[in-house]
Amino acid sequence: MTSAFKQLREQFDKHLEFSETELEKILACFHVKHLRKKDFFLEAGKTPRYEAFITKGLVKQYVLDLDGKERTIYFAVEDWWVSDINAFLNQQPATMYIRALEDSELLVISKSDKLKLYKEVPLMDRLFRVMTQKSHAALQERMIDNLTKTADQRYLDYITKYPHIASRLNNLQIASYLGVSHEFLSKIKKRHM
Amino acid sequence: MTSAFKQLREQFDKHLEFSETELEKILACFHVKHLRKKDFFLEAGKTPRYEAFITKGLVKQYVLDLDGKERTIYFAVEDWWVSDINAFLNQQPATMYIRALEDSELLVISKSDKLKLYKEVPLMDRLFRVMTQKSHAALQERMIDNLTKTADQRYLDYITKYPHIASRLNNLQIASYLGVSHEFLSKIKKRHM
DNA sequence: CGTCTATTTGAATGTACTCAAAAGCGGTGG
DNA sequence: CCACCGCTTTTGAGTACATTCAAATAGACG
Repeated sequence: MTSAFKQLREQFDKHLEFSETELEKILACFHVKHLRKKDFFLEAGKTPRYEAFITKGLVKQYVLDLDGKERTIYFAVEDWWVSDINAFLNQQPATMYIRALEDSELLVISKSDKLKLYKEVPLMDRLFRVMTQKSHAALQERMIDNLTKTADQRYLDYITKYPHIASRLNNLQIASYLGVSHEFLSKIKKRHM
Repeated sequence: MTSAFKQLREQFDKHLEFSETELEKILACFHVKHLRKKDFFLEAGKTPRYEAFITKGLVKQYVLDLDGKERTIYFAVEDWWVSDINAFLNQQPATMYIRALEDSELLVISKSDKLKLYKEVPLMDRLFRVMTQKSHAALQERMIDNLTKTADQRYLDYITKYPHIASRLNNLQIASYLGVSHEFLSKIKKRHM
């Protein structure tokens, strides 16, 4: 088994105890996809064929605002999942972009294979219930931060909470995540040196 | 069966096909709770004992920012679920408030009863996986709106998308949802008359 | 009717933005 | 090796949007 699949397997083991046959059946539905820096995993308007687990690299999930500027929803690194959940679920055109900021390696699964797993492996429902609950909780926290904190605090919190991600990003990327202009971010950083 | 339980049952039927015995087992874990206008269902700092399905009324889920001002996460009406998902899941002190804006009726379930159901009714995992996926998608949409739209548009979108909720709210409430001062909301409304 | 709450309006303020320009930094090719 | 190019970061000036504060008006409820 390649290192990528081992990583995914460990992710599953972290949540639930699957039998060997179940795990094999699950892993068989994933396949490796490589992205070069700047490659798109998903573009707005296209219907997403896959949902992905990241085994290497860094990708950014973002939308475009009315002025055409990128607003980052989040950065995902090793062991994170990415997808336009709505578009993938309903097999509709995506509203967002997913793009590699570094050369990356993903394990992807199609909608039909996922449905097959839900049918054939009962514990899948529980696995994805638990994982979805966690990402829902994380998203809610992000939204609350946006609602209650100043840009300065969001900046400090982000580099404290995700130093391993922040260090791989430049100001342009971080600014688009925090929802401020990169010029303003530069001034924020100066205030906290 | 009271109307409240019938409503919850219909909610379940909308998602999945449960057997009669399963439904009975599930419904038996819920009980009715009434809230008067201004009553709290949950307060920050307290560990939530229940998660709730709303059968009547209108509740607001919100947090306090650093200045002590209320920032609304969302308003929930009939057929919506409310809880501080993180706090309920991990049985930790809540970070948010849930409060009735109208006299309301809820069906509540405790964490232990929910765990019991996950153990005894296999389809529960699927039910809550599907429901959590949907609310996750809705939350993501809300966040994208906040990131990409101006206050004017968010206002117009909200009253268009949720006219049945907006009409039950005053400006103070809507402003706290949109993330603007109520004075400014008043000026927004004037612009669009 | 009177009181309390909600809404509107205006003036002054502040926060973050845009635009423009300069400085820094890294990589590439001559 | 260094000169140049593209990209990032910093800085400043002027501006726009939204806020705060204060006061007047309107509405709702007992």
